[in-house]
Amino acid sequence: MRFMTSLRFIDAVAREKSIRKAAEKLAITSTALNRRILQVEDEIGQPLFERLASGVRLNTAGEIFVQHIRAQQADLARVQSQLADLSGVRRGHVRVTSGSETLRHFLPDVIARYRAEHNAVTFDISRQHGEAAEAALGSLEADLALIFEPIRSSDFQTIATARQAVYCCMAETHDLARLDVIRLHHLIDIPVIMPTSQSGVRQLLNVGLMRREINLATMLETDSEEFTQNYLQNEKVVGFQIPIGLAKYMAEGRSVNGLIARPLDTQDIPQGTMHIGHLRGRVLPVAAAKFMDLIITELRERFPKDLDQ
Amino acid sequence: MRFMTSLRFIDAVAREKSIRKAAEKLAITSTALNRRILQVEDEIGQPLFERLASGVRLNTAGEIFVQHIRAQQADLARVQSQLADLSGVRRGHVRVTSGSETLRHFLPDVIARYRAEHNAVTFDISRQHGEAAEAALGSLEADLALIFEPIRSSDFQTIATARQAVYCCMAETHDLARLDVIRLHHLIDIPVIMPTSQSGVRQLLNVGLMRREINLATMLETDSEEFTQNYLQNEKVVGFQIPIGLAKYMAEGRSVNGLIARPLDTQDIPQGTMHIGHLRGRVLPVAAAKFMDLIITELRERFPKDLDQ
DNA sequence: TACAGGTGATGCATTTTTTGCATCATTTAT
DNA sequence: ATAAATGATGCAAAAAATGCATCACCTGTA
Repeated sequence: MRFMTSLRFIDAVAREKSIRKAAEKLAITSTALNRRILQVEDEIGQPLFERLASGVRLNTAGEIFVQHIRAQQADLARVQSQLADLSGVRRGHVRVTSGSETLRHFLPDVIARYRAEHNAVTFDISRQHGEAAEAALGSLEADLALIFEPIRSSDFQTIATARQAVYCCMAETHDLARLDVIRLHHLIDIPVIMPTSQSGVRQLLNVGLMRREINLATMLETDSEEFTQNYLQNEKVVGFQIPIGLAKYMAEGRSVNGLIARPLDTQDIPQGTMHIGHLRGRVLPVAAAKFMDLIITELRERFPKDLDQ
Repeated sequence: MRFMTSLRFIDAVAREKSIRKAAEKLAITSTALNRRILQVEDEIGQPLFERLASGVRLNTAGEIFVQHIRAQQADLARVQSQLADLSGVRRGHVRVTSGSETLRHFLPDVIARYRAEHNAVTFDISRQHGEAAEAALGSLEADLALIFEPIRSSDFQTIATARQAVYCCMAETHDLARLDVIRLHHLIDIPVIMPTSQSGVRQLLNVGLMRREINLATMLETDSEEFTQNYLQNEKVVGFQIPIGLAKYMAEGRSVNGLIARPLDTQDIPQGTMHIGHLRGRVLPVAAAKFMDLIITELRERFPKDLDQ
């Protein structure tokens, strides 16, 4: 896209905070890049960057303008996706940001299902917790976000929500596996793996633990779902997860790979909410919009009672 | 804006439906223009225009792309306006489309008031009836619209509305000037000047005339407010107008330039609604947004009881 | 305090891109 | 049939973008 070159370059400089560094990444000389920027600044009628000894930094005008550039790029992507759709094949690129919960089972399943029909669509999955995920939508680095629990920004437009209870996850040979529903006091003195404090699950747990004034025997704290799930197979400890993070049918009580999941009583730990949405006011590219539809379809199949649209 | 050149050119060709004609307007040769278009089509990966013997026409892809171009241009204008605002002076260009009602007194007043504070802002006023005005917003040819009566498109985002009764307008020496409120039957056999059928006032009148099965003695039909107002001073005929179309204080019964206005009884002719708004989803340039604020302020001053926001 | 290593800006020659002219192949209206 | 449109294309000229060498400047370090 020839007509995007100057804008793309400015975006690159803004990210690198240095003309020379950006020039290197863009495979041109710093002079050429420098002059493109001077030219645009001239056309705009005011500088976009502050010149520092250590490089450059966006000034207020630059912030506004770069935001415009990114909006412009996002809209162009949408248009291209729409045009590709016209000519039969659906092409496109979908950028999803999500907490760790969905990365192990849910998103892989949905993407596989999507690509089975549209294999010309590519994906970009970034793992970020709530606040960072919302920021990624805001700076147009992501199209969709799946966020468990609090939504901070009013710029987030929720398209669907799914209520999710917190489950305990453990080896099927664990003593607690005999219970259908687990109360918090059952966990006293039982070693547990806790999610890190940025995670929505941890925040829900904290609420209940505070209220009941219970301290768990945290043997380990991690933000890695993978580590947790693997570890549970080796030692009789308890991990926490929400249904969307469990293998299919595990939330119904089935054992998968020697692991089993039991819900925590909602009297102890409130249910949380998984939000699926995008930046308010954006019109998503066809591919992203259709992918979101499929996410919702999948959610409806898995959690028919807990989905709101 | 060098980086907009190709896009601007495509927009021009789309409007002119001819490369050669557009080239002439753009003051370049048709070859240069032709090649720019071929180049963009090449980059996009598909043609945007159908080539006809009589010129060119947008195909479906072109329609989508040109819509993107216009959105892009509008957003750039917004950004420029915002940047100008940063540097102290408010610059910008505001494009208003409106029915004829507001053109004689209201808009001139508001614009004068606005330019008294921001004389670097320029205006573009186009006179169009409802449907065409909404289309102008849709194609991003206008930023704001003032539309009296029906709103057809759901893409129109109403920011404020003002209820407006229909008034009879006449020389102060006219017999009917003695009445405070005029009933439809008073108008029987009295020569009147009717607005044309596209106008909202006419549509309101039609409703009442149908219901009461009254035919007026239409001596002339015109869409020119100017003609009507001037003619009323020459002959004892009655014209119709809404308060926003009257000179200041005329709606309160004062005589201005030998003319006087009397409301039609709302039992006979329903009140209409003046809608002020813009295209749904658009973020207006600073200048346009502030101008709309001023319109609403002015409306609040003139019609404190009939304004809704 | 001097200096090395970094930054963005600028003059000039070179390369690349864009433009304009002349012309072609088609289609439409007369 | 013919005249007058249309968009496409080869080729040379004009314009713009690029790269090199270098300048002026700032910052952290010896």
